[in-house]
Amino acid sequence: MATGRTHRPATRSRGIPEATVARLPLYLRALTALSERSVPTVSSEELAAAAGVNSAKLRKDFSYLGSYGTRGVGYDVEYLVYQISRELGLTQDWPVVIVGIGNLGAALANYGGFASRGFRVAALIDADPAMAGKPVAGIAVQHTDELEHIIESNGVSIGVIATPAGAAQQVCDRLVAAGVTSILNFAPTVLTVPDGVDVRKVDLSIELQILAFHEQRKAGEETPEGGAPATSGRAAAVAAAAEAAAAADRKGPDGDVPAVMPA
Amino acid sequence: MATGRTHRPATRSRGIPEATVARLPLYLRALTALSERSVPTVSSEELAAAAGVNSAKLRKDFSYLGSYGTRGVGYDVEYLVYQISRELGLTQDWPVVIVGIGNLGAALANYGGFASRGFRVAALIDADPAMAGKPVAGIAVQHTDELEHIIESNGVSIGVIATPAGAAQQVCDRLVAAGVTSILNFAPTVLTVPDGVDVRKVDLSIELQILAFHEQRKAGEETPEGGAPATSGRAAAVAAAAEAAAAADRKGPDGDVPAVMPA
DNA sequence: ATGTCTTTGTGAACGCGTGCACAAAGATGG
DNA sequence: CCATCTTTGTGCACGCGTTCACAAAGACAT
Repeated sequence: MATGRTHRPATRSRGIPEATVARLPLYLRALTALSERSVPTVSSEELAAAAGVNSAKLRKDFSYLGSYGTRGVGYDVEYLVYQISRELGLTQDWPVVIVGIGNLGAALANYGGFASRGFRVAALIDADPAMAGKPVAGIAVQHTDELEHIIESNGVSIGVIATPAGAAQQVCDRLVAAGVTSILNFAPTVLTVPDGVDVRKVDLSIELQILAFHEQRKAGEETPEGGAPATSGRAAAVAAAAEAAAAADRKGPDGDVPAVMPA
Repeated sequence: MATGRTHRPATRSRGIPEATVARLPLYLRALTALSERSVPTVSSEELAAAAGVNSAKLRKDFSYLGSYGTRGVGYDVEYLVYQISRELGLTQDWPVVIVGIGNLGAALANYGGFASRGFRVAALIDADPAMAGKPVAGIAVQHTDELEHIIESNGVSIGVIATPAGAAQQVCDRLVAAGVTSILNFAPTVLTVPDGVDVRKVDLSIELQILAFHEQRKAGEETPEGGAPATSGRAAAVAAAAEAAAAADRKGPDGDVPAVMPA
């Protein structure tokens, strides 16, 4: 997962463990898909399968929210969608600013999943004066000078940083000073923030390196002496995969696009 | 962090805990920055600060790799860079394919951090026939029909999925069947893969929802009765932040750009 | 050579998260 | 109203990851 929380040791927020909070959006997505298919109830077993988790874990997760299920029947889909949405704070609108409108920033701005989940792009901010006024995803880019003004007048509490690494900390400091208390960081840097501010980072490079580690391990496992790796292991994987691929008919839950509008 | 591993319970890969593996890229980045500044050695304390972790944790992490430090002195930067690179499998080149060249796919293709870390974009693949042949980031986009051929002839073992959610599982199945054993998934779907295949997901929507949860909690904490939240809490945060911002002079480690070339 | 001072490497304790397995709850049918 | 069957909610145990705290190792000065 390209995610990684930063500071803030635990989160007994109200007894809800951090690990559970991280899974709630997953459940919500699966439930939304069921809701769209007008499915009235689901068992923990079914929902767990859809979300790709253990059913016992799911039940325990829900138990932190309260007893919303009916024994012998399962969970009411609509009710659960509401409860989770409320718990995650998605019943209100969250204005978000994106700083750094490069390729990634623009891609994020175009992300359709924002509005559908209660997030609204309040502003796009870039340091390049040439970008100012240019429309991206239907919103005019504003210059960094306006940052504080934008944050304060819109009551923005969530900021997305998509700048180069060199500018990230500075942007972060300005966001925080202006009142932002949650930051999603796409820049490959460790951000330092005061207590009370949450930072989550998304780092492509780190994700790839973790995959490379496991990939190397797999290759080395079945090729004892050093030779051309990633070949002997491959044949076996392909065989196992062919069968799995053939059995894969289930279609994607919803028509959602990834973190960005694909062509 | 916007990351999340999927199956594969533990990873005693060779005794190296999964949590440690996930931090190695972080250390590597900090070390690379030190190396560029020609710093010969670092103490665990200094390096830990740069990587944003606890120094005891860092030492324990390194202890899994072997005893590469010198008591009373610290760690040799160059040597450590080499050891971590080797452990992560970055001494070899990893060809990568990106499937789904929409806004995000294109942004990823433009990501400069690929090559610098041992990853090479072997091909860009999209289902839209109109995209075929069109150059993105200097590479001609190829049609999905070529997928199996590309994977096999280039020996690709890592695939990046940036398609809409509806197409993700199908693309995943084809990648796996063709020999890919590591997948980085940007589509908002749970992917089902056979054993032996690693999946990591990056999900903007989930990250934002997690932030929203904490944001809501912060707002509710200091505003007992329901009213206009996220306002009283803000003032305190701003005050605390101003001081922190003023004390922030350290410049970004390297000139790396985020998951994409910014304008 | 010896003593001091710094910094590593790790034993041990603790806490969180996971998964098993089962009792309790409630629906459903007779 | 009772029996049966399904599915939830959770007590418990286990394992991983984190952190503390300190002994051992080595550099460095005298």
